[in-house]
Amino acid sequence: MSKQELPIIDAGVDVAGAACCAPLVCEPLSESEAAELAPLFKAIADPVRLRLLSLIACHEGGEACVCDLTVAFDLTPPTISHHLKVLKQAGLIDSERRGTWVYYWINPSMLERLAVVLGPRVAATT
Amino acid sequence: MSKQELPIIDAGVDVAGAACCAPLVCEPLSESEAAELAPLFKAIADPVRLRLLSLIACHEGGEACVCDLTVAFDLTPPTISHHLKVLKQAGLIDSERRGTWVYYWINPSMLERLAVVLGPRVAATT
DNA sequence: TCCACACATAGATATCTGTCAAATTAGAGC
DNA sequence: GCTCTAATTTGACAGATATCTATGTGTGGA
Repeated sequence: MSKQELPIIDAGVDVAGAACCAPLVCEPLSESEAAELAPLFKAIADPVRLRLLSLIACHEGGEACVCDLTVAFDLTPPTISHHLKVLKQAGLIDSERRGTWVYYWINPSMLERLAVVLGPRVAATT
Repeated sequence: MSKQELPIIDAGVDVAGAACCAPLVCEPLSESEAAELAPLFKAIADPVRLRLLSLIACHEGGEACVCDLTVAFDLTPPTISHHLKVLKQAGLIDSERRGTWVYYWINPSMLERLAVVLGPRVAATT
């Protein structure tokens, strides 16, 4: 399951780590960058998966077992399982079996990567 | 076409404008928040639309006419038109006809909103 | 060994989505 | 008015996706 090593998209961030602007807005996304980012956005472009991601991230200890998640939805366990698989294949979450239960936790770097593409600066203008 | 006034999702940003963390990671997304965000992410969850957004944002003057965009893809005008419509209905871009041509520009606040949900802080840890 | 429980996979199905060709609308210039 | 060009709308269709039921796979306890 090493989905980790996607070539990080540089764009729009200088050496100091200070961002000039959202890469998306800085210079046109290449075809390959777009092809690589789209599946990530697609993975979170679903209300159930957005909530799953959020539930997992906010759960005590930064991880949650499937049973914790299933009860939060009006969906059957296989459906939840399906959505978790989609998130995992995108690299947004990871999992491990511990005894009877399977635990999931998020991969923050992937989330951050998406955030940076859209706009790396803090919402300071409010 | 007033798609503007979606109730901004507060979450995770204190009064000073400094963000404590990504709302998604701060506290569980409500069902309605998720239902509202998912279509936005869905709109950008396509390689063509990602590039369209980027091309528009980066184009001189911050706007581009459809003819500028169409030539950048191996797709027919109706297909480009379809994708632009999806982006516009999501509120991510707006448009105006000026003479023969139709110009599109992005709505930065919508992009920022998505960025904030995923992670409001700058990618400082690199 | 056997059963109960947690979760995943497989298969089926209805719906959504991306694409194109054809037809339509809207301006500009003659 | 007529015609050319720009862009959108419509209709059709193949492929993807979300969901369910039924079945399979691990794990722990009696």
